[in-house]
Amino acid sequence: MIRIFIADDHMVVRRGLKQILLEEFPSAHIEEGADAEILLKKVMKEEWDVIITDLSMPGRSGMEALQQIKLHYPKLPVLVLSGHPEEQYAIRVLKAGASGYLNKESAPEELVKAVHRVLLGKKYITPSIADQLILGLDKDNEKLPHEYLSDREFEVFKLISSGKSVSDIATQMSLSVTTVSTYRARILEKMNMKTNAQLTIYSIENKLL
Amino acid sequence: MIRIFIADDHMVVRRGLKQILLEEFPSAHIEEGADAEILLKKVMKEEWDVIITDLSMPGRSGMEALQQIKLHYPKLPVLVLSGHPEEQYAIRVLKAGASGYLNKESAPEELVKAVHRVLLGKKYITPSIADQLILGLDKDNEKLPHEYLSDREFEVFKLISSGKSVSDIATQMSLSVTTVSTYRARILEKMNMKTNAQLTIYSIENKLL
DNA sequence: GTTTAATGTAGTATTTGTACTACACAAAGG
DNA sequence: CCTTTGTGTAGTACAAATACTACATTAAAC
Repeated sequence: MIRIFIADDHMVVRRGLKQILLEEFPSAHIEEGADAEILLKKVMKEEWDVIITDLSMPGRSGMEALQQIKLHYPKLPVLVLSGHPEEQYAIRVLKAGASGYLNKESAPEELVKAVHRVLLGKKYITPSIADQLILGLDKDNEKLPHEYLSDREFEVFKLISSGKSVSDIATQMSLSVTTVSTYRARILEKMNMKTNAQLTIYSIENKLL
Repeated sequence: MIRIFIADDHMVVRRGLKQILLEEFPSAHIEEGADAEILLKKVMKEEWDVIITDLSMPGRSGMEALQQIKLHYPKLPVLVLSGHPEEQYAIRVLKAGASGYLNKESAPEELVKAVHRVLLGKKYITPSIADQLILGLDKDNEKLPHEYLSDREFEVFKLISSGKSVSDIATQMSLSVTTVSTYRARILEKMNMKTNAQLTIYSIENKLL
């Protein structure tokens, strides 16, 4: 009998997952919890074959939970489910030891396939994530994106993130507006982003702001 | 036989909702769609007893869909489901004609109760939202800055916060760029801010993003 | 029940920002 | 050594955004 634990703060999501899984594994024993706390407690106390967890949950995040689990039970497979289509986190999650990274939009079959693979002790990687992995192979991705910026770029990055206008920055740094704009373009390119807002959000998330 | 239409971009959520509803209304006819487009098409073409829709969906937002529906079928009850725990949007959504505002975290029983009430042509208001409504009644009870924004302003506010460009917003809302820019100016004025980045930061802090 | 303030909308003129291109110089790689 | 590659810098031509102004329509206040 397969024992699956589901952690997600949204009731409906838990229901949906359970439903999808039960259709494929009618005899599975499935339990659920609403946050990372419960997840960790359950993992410590009982034995499971697969953990399926959301990334964004109240309190301790899914990422932290994942790290905890991997620390104590490196062989317990964890499938991470994310609400955001962005595969930004995917690589980090996988590096942290997750057996797969899935999106909530993805088809149920995808989930089922992932669980099957994971039960065999294998990893489940979607094609789009595989692409990213290959792209990032030779780069050492210990580094955060902003760590690749040059000195000048980083300065401009901080100022733009905090909402300064390009012309203000130009004045402040005694540069031409176009120069600052060029830096901005290089920053966005290097960080693989498109808007200033993304920079702001990034800065907040990484406690740079 | 009850006819329910579910609109949500996350497959798992649709599954969960369907499951919960079928347990209570085994004979219900339930269909689903992944975005506002499909929702609107379905509403136009067929008859439904209840619509359950998410707020944040790709493309046209749930809010817009709600307004469209209410314009053409004022009596068709729409239950709005939101991923954000904060009831920030609740009041706006209800004002726009929704019959209820639910959170994805809420218990299935809550959803079921809501559907029951809504089928009777009544509104479903959770206690916490009721509180907010009462608070809003007498004067400006410590309202948050963004609550002073008008509907249009609020829409633009969200889009700007998330990093959309003024011209993109104009296209999306079928308005002139200058109009959107005017809204932006009014938003900044009302919220006593100066830059888009501040709006982004505010949105993150207040869990609107 | 009229005056006033708020809301939804846009045009014109101007300011601000960007893409593209360019170049010098330093560092790195072969 | 030479030759890429990365960095710091800016001009020109074009695109995007804004300030200001304006007006019709509601909603609110008196």
